[in-house]
Amino acid sequence: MNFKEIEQKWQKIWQEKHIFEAKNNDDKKPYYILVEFPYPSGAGLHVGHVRSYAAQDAIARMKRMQGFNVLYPMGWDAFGAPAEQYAIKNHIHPKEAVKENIKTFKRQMQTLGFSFDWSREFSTTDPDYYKWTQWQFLQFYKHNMAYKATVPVNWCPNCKTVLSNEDAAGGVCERCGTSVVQKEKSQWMLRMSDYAEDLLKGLDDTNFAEKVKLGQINWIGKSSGVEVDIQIVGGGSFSIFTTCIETIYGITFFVIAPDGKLIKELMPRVENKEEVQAYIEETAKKSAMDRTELNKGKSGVEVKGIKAINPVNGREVPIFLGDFVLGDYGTGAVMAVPSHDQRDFEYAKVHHLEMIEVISGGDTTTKAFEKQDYLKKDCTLINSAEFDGLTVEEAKEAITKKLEDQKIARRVTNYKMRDWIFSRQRFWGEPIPMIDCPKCGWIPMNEEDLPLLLPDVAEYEPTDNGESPLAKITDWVNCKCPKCGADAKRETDTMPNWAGSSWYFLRFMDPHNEKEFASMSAMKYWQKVNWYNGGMEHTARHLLYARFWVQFLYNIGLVPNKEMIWTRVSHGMVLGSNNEKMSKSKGNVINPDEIVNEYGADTLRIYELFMGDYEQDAPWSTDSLRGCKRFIDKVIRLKEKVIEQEGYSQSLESLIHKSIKKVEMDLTNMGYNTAVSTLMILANAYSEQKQITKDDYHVLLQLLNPIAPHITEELNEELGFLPICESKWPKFDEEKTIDSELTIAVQVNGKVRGTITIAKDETEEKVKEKALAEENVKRHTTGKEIIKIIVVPNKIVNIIIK
RNA sequence: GCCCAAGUGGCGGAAUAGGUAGACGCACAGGACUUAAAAUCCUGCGGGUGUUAAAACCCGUGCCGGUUCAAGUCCGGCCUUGGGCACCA
Repeated sequence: MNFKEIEQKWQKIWQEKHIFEAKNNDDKKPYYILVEFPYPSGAGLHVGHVRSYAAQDAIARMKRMQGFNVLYPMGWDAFGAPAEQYAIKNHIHPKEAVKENIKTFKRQMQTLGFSFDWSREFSTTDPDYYKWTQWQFLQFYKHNMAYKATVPVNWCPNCKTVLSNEDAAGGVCERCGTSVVQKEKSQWMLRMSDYAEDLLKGLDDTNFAEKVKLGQINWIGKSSGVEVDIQIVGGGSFSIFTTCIETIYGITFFVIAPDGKLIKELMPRVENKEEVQAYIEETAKKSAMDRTELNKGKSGVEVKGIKAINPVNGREVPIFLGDFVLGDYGTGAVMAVPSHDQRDFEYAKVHHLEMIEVISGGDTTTKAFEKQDYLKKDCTLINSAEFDGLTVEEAKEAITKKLEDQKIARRVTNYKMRDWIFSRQRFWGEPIPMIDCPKCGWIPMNEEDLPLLLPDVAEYEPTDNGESPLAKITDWVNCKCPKCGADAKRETDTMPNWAGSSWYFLRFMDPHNEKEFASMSAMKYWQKVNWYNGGMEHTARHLLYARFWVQFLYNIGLVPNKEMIWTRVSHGMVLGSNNEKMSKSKGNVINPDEIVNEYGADTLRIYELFMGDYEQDAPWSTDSLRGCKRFIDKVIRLKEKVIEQEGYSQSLESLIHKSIKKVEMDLTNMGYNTAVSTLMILANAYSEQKQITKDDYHVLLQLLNPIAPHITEELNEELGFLPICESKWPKFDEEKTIDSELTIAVQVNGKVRGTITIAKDETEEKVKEKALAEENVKRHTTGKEIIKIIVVPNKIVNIIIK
């Protein structure tokens, strides 16, 4: 059998018959299966892609046979830096490189026989698509969800370019190694932090895997605490935010952010202005990375001449500047209780500051606080005036209440999640459709003028001042104000890569719509993505952005559900055979083309699902892959045993029904590896038979089809059956999956001493009788006193002796 | 530092609700077929004691303890390895 011919033959048949094209508003029940659409890099398809596509394909094919109208689409997330870099180097338009890469990816996917609905294919870089991304940005703007703000960006003075946090890891430019500096830039922002609570609550309306939900929750970073007003000696005040109000009597100093507003306000009263100013400037130079990784030494200076008053006991304490306090979180100022907070403790040690213990019991002494577990224990307060003796939980409430009554504190919830910085100083992204008019200010483009196309030029060198390469294309930049008609300039920043992928799953529901990004009726038909699969690396940010985008669209009445994704799961990586991440430099990359060429698409698909737990990483093994090839060969050989007879062989019937049940369940629960092993067991049972019936063989082919679609269709056709892709999924009879006779273990004092064969649901008396009669059990029980016999029906017997 | 996940044979991994640990596959070894090789088929394959061969027995799911008639699975305390977040008050 020539697998190449077979694979091509069936791929062609599927295409010609439009088998996998989903129809909107079909009477069948809709089922939407989604895999993250890939970034079509120059490296081509990775075997890791194959694993998840094969997994989702198996579900898609089974669901179709089960009578669902399955939507399993594919497209391209093709904006991004690599294509731009490539274009700069080779002086071609990035869209040319992208076109080539998409061609390769698509060809590779097609040779693997995935049942994608290619009639719905699009790329985020298609003007027909990004027109709607731009349109949606305008809706954000019109609903006051988009605004301009000055934000520091990572800037490489050597490459003269803005870097992403990833490219600036460790505080140096990834490409040239130069130290990255912070540069202020005016950027478009989306008010995502307004949605923090909704994004948290919305998780209840999803069926995301628990670890995925946790990723979302951590990223949002909700923390509840108290904001307290602090008076400054000699007038003035500021606020601090704390989650440990019960330690307030232990304040020995305050720390404020060097990049915050407060220090600027205090500056006139500061005695050591020069020292303070120097520290502020020093901090400004440090990138985010420096502040966290390279500078854990708790730097800072005292703000001399200003003291603050602890509101609960009137103590006057000093104020310090410290860059561990962030200007844009909480109030940009904290109370410092070095005896019960690790950072405060470290800071106090460095700057030789006083410590007052206010919690006792458990491990709360100054040395032991580092475990920070006093909250869990039965600790009580000391040195806290009338609150002494209360537990931590009681004190939290009592102190908050008191300060609230005095109107100097409020209960506050803070989130780590910030607004979304939506500008990128890049060429290869969706242009932001905003116009800067000298008279009117920022004016949105008219919706009917969209899409705002990227210009067709071939030079994209970055500018010297961190502007997007678009800024140099004056023909493109210069325009008229849509409001007053005056000469104006376009926004030259583009949208981040995350934009196009935040709503693509909606477009798949109605990909050719010219009037709307997707019609309400199409979205109401499909409802939600039933099953979304992607990498763990995207479960935090991409998913959060996409959910935010959808919730916004829902709030303005453009999508039918607040959450448009029901189940989200993530797959493990395919590692190199040396158990390391595949990379060119390590020389452990497996090219799917070569595997398909040598072993066939079906073999690769079976292997990638069989290789291990789908959610765990698994190393590549060509030996194991060959084992899967042998399995296919075995299935092919079984055809010689087929006789002209209908129905299942009696000796196989029970196993067949069990196998249908098991495969169906495994494919529904991501148990792909055990689904394959179930089919191997079934095939092994067949090969022990002298002959098998046509139906025996047919059902094996049907069950294997979602995983290995080509060879099973071919063998099935030779048998004269309807194509499997147009057939019904086999049904199992629950009755027939139940054995009438069982072998169960007999234990003596918890140790297995033998097995007995019993009838299903045999009476306890009879089971006991059989158990005690078993030879080896007798050896262990004769002459001993039997205390009791535990019989777990149809499972096990345990005889307890003395 | 915090959060999450995972530790089971030579290897990848099974074990649905606490009930015969090691399914299935790989690798390896022995045998059959063959002039030979490949392919295929058969047998063995956690460690040990034991036996002509069996039988039988002991130990064994990262470590220490606990709950239970019974623990890979539940509880407490550790150790190690991955992954995510990271001075978020």
